[in-house]
Amino acid sequence: MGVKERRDREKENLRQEILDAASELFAKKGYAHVSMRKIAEKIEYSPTTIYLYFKDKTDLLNEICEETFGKLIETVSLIEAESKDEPLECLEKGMRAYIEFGLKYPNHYEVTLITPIMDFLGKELHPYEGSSGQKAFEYIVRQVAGSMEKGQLAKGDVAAVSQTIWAAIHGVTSLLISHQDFPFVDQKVLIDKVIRTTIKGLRVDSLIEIEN
Amino acid sequence: MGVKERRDREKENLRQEILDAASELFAKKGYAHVSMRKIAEKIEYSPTTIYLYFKDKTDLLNEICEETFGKLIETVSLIEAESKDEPLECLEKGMRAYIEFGLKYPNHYEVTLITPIMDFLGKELHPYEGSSGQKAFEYIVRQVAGSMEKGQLAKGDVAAVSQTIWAAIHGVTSLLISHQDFPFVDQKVLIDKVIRTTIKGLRVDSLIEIEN
DNA sequence: TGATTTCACTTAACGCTGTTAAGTGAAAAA
DNA sequence: TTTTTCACTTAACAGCGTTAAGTGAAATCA
Repeated sequence: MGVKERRDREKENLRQEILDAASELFAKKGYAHVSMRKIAEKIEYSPTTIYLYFKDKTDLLNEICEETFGKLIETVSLIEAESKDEPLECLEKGMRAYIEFGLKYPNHYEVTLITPIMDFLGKELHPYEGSSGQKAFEYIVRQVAGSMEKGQLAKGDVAAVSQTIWAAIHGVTSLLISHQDFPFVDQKVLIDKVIRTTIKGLRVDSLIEIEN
Repeated sequence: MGVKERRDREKENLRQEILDAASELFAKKGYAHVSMRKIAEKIEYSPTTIYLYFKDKTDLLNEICEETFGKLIETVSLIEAESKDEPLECLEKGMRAYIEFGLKYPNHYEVTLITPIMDFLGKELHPYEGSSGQKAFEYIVRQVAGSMEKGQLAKGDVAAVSQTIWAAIHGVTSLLISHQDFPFVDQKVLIDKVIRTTIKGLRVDSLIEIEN
């Protein structure tokens, strides 16, 4: 009765083959320029076969992006493990890791974090609950809360502060990805400036606190 | 010999009619969901007529967005006129105006500032030189330079600081537009936090200065 | 006035796209 | 050996942006 097992294995293999082919094309050309037919051609199956494994194109893309975003989670988890009890340090390193991740996988970043709304209007967009995106954001929340407790960041609304940080790193990342023609200052300089400015802006520096 | 004049006028009218129809559909449905055929249907002409007035779909969209972005320029120009010699105040108000503009015209903002790269890969994307986008950015540069001169912002690379500010306001704007499902804190609170954090992060803190 | 030219606009078509319904044929089960 | 299962394919639909060729009324010229 090993037949079913073998068939399941074969199905899983093909599924992964589709995922890999799509991921490669997608990373190279960008979402808009990868058609279902081109993915099918690459794996040497008919286009409709893909629909036996994925509901539609956005479903396929979602799975690819979740897979890739897993790497970001791994990276920040590592940071957290290495610098336990240094939440502000974790925060800064995490911010840097996030931006570098975006620049390393610009197409994945684009689809999951830059574009998601209007192109998929009406469709239920990829659920936030349980997504890698959520885990990444929760990482920020955790470090912010920790930094406040240790008196390194000014106490306040943890959610608001976390979202402010997200806005900053998403801002610089998406700008660098989407506006490659713009005459940006040196990338490292800009990234550094954004991170430092944000943290300084949220920091409690005792002298100013006294003044207010 | 008023024939040519009348014909020119008629052409200009139709051109504007196309622009208006496209702008309305576009603001309502978003770029991806507005086809040339639907625009044509709205104005009761054949789809190909549009190509007699605009090179292609991106050209048409560009003109619409430039038109809309003109309003942002007007707004910040007004701010500048009212608060001359208060560059930091201009900067803050300008940041707020930028974000509010984005939220008011999310589809225009999306096309010109969120998506522009990958969908138009290969094509010469709308030129930055002379665009409303450039004028808006130059406004920031001007206020930053002024604020540094007046000793309100820490002296440094004007371009880097301006781009940092852009990253912050673009970050929060695009996040609010593209992730409407995300449980953001109150919009006004978040916008305020981003603006304050950024400015505080770039400010020269007088007490520390005095202390030294 | 009648013939000619101009030109704004349309028709038809190309080659794409995502997606679905119906059909096929080999392997597994009976 | 017959029947059933089911992974996969073929064919098609309805849409897309865009282009080449064609049409017909208005303006110009004779």
